[in-house]
Amino acid sequence: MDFGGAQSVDRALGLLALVGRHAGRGAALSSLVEESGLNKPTARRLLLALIRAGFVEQDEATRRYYLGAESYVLGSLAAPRYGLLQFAMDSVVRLSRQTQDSAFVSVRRDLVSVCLHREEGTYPVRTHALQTGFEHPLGCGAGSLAILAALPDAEIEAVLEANASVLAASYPLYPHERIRADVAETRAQGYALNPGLIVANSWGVGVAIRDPFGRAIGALSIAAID
Amino acid sequence: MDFGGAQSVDRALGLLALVGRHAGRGAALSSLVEESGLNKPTARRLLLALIRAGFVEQDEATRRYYLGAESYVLGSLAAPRYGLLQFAMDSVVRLSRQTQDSAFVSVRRDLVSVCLHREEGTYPVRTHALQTGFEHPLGCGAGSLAILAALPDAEIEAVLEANASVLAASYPLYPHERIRADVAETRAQGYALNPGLIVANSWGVGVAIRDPFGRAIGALSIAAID
DNA sequence: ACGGTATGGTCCACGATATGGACCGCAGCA
DNA sequence: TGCTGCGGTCCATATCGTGGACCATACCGT
Repeated sequence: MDFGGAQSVDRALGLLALVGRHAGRGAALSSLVEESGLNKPTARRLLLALIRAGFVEQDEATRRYYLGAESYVLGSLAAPRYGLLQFAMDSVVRLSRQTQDSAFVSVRRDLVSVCLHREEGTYPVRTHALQTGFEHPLGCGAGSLAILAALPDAEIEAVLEANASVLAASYPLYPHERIRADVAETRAQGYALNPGLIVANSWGVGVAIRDPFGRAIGALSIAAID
Repeated sequence: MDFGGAQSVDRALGLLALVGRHAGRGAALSSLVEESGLNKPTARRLLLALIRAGFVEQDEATRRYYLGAESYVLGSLAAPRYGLLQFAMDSVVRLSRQTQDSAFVSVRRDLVSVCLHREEGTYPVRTHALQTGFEHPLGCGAGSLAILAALPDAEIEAVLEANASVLAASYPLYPHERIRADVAETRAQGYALNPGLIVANSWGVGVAIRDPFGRAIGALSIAAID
């Protein structure tokens, strides 16, 4: 199989995504080393490259790594292409206020959906199954399922196929059969329902967000207990 | 001189930033090759790596390169750290409406300031000196000058020093002396004024945006003719 | 004070890896 | 049908990244 070379670039970009997940509190070198599977010198070297390019910053005092200005710039430049999600952001805030539950915006990225924004609910008992930056294979979770169900059948099968090993390894509750059934149900109902599968008692409801050509680019979902 | 290795990562990230600049209409391989100074196979290989990681997408039909979903995700994850700029976005819209001129949000990135957002004015004669994604050395342009003037003196000198070669090569109208004088004037006035230096007859006014610790992270500016 | 340890950071010989000139295939055009 | 411009790919060469070993510092508990 030809991956096209540039392996260090792959690692660097993986590292960048990893720093993104830790965006809030910053990432320690050791965590990055552990989670990326790289070794320390390599991780450090790649981080230095990311810092040189402005995508990552390092706090002088704490030595922790954060996303840099260039990451923000890039996101802003990409925003026009994903602009619909901005409207979703507003909806999610309203939704959260009205229902008192937490609400989320997710976006599709290849084979997974990533949580872009979590709007905290006011209801005292809250699920924390989904947090900003978390990702799940398409079909696992309300928003993720909504996105999958909006794809053409052929693409669904391709996605399931490509995700087979991850699903088998980390999502034992989601055999292909079950996902296919969920997709059918979602299409029939018009919305996706996740009846507490990933975390017990934590339900979710999601709908897809489509671009002007009808392709699903993301989803909007809410989560609640009971 | 030790740059810490990882040169291909540097090139890849440069390429990514370059694709970002072309975000609107997409970037052709040949333009990227030309503007990056890389050769074709290398550029292509690095682009494939960026595509694998989801930072770049390629239109199947036109073969042009665009920013991908991961870029957007990253920007969203970085947003909390640069959240003040979101308020600036809103201000810029109001400002533009009220004055009928174009208004801008810029952000500092190391030695340069980058235009993050351009809010189009309604006045028929408009300057297009500054567009989304464009960057200038700190001190060149209203917003850029506002940011520079907000830095401590020692850092200003360091920035000027580091920018010396670029300034000499591409900004002949901005000798260090002139920038230092502009900084003094900006501090005295409280706002930065750019009297049509980069483009004749195109004036600009800018103010810095500071984070809670008082550090300048960006600027807000407007541009007009006459 | 002082071993023990967890963490961030660096060095450098080795060999895997990226490089880029040359090449292919395809449109569009005269 | 030959020419030009463009996107994309091949592969021998030598450059560049790799990672085990190492150092420095901070923070424990005794």
